[in-house]
Amino acid sequence: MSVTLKDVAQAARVSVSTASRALTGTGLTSERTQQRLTRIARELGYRPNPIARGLKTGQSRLVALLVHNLTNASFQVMAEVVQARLKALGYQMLLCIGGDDAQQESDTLTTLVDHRIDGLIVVPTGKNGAQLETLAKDVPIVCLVRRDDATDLETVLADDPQGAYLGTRHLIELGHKRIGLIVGRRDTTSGRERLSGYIRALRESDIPVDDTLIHAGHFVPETGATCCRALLDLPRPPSAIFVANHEATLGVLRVTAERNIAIPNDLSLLCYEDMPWFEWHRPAISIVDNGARDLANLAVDRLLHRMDAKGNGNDGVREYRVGARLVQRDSCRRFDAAKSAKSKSPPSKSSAAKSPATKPAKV
Amino acid sequence: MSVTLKDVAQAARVSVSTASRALTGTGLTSERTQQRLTRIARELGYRPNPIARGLKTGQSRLVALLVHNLTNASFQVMAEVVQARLKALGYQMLLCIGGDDAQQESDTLTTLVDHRIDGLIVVPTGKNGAQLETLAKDVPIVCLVRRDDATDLETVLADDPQGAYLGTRHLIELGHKRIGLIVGRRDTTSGRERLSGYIRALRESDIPVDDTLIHAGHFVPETGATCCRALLDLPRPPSAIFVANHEATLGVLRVTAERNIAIPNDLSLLCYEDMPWFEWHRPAISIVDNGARDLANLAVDRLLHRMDAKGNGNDGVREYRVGARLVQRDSCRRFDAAKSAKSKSPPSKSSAAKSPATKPAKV
DNA sequence: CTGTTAGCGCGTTCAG
DNA sequence: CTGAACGCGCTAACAG
Repeated sequence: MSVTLKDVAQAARVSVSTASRALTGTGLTSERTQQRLTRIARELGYRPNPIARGLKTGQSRLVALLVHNLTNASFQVMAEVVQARLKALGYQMLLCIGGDDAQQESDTLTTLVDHRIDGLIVVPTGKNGAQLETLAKDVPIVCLVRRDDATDLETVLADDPQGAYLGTRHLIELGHKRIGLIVGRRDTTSGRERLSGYIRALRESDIPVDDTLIHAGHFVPETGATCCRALLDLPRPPSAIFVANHEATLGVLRVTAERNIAIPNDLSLLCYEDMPWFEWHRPAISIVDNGARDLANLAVDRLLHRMDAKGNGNDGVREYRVGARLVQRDSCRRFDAAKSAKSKSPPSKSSAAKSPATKPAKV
Repeated sequence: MSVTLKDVAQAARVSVSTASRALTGTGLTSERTQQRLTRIARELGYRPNPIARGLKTGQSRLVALLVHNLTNASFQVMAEVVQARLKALGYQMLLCIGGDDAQQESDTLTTLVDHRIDGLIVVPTGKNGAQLETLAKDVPIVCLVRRDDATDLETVLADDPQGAYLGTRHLIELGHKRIGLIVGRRDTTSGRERLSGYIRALRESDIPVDDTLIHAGHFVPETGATCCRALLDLPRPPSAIFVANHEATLGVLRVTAERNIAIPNDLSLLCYEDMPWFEWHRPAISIVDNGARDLANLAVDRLLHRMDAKGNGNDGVREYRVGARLVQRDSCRRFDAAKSAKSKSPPSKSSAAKSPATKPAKV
């Protein structure tokens, strides 16, 4: 079926071992035979069999990426980045989808080590710490986006405290004082950290933290809708909403559209984690960019580092942070407290309907 | 490091082959030893090594999915579906991203066969037909979404002629007569087929085909913007636009937003291929659903079929179609030609701005 | 029904 | 510098 090392060796009238040495470039062969073998291998269209090689070396040239889903925009770019980087290095990516489920994660992990993966980048659920810790003895692991608190694994995180702080401060600087926050569950790293950044920014500006403005929920669009309604129905609704729960964004947008709330005129909206259509949306949605691309790149870097250092890598830093960035687009605007004070009630349909262009047409 | 078959055999005081037979369940062992071996294998935590097994059997329990990207919503759900289905059957998915590039596709294909994948589902670029044809001799292949005309491979396609027909007819039934079409490049199957469906629907209703209403372009958002502007700037602009080029949708939405064109009041909009946020968007965007989920499922079914039939499968049907469905949401509305005839000029900003709610708030 | 033997394709000793 | 031999873990012939 396919040409093997033996074929090459025979054609070159040398032994398989010589052929092996020459082609793997161990430098333990004469320059001449080396070149000769490479040439004839190419002529024959020889391709080493990774399976056979793996059986011998214990490696597979396979690296796994385990994420929760492909709906989340960050996971999409991470998958693309990891795949691209690895391919360039001769690795293939095994993409696994764990659904943020402990059982699925556990199952997946065991079959992955079965396949003798050379490395693993995982967004942990946080519920299989022991297993991860065990696996880490056999294969280099890098945690991404979330930390598994039960482990001591190398971890690449977004700088969520900073990101939430930057975003909140931005809104404050625009004059907002009542800033609604829709954030992730408190039992996730990101949920906690983004909340803390929000609070820090508020404190720094001596704005009292109003618990009724803070909603933590599951990572689904419905959360956004529910929380957004709750926020808008407040006696004193916020003038800005910071959606720091990425998945909730859709729900928020729906509710604001349904209620004909003009963004940013009636309400400023700041979201977390970019999506391709955010900048195509009108108004283009301002975001705090968590740096998915850089997170993925760094995770790959760290993984490769550990794969090179094979085993003796229990040194050095263990946790990395990729800074967040504020990307200002058109969904946040200056809030004039005095001016809008006239309307006590939540933004009425009529007022929303009356506000025409959120910005002048560009074309 | 990990417990091997030998370990199990020793513990059970049998030969490796007996152990192998018992555990693989060939039925060539006594009931007793079978159960005994299974038990002690479990106790020892034995996990078969797929690499070693693969070297022997020539299989890898690896199935590859090669798509163009993960930005396209259809590819996302396909990846999720394929991964889930395969995992349930003990296979791992190798996800590769080819970027719709001939060279990348070619490279990827060769490294995939190197890894002795047991099967391949590929969205072909159409430029590596010969290579695909060759590979197909060694490994079961199913083409998805696009056909590679240079090959005779089993192919699972969306019913694009039907989908475009359904969509166009829907708009016609709503009273639209000038229907703009933004569609994919003519050198792709989907591009051609969707165009044909559009034309058929028009013909059927005796509506003349106006070439100025038809725009074919590359699969990028910019295409949508450009084409949408061209359409709107026509002396007699369309009353509805059918965006049958999925990637172009973003561009169209931007332009309509920029020009403050109220959907569906000023313009009906129908898109192709669903995205999660379409139904969260306000107005919720009506679509022609290409059935990405079912396409993926069918592709997996067919692939598994061929993998079972190993080699002797040059029989039976070679091409499948997954029917399209019209999903009516809120972006299309009845067009009253007489009433709107008063405004000859393209929808003006003022008129757009005046139209408030696209539909009554639900909440 | 079971043990023995022989590779799968490759890397890696160990002698020349 | 090169060839011969061995084994990675497992399955599949062949005997018993």
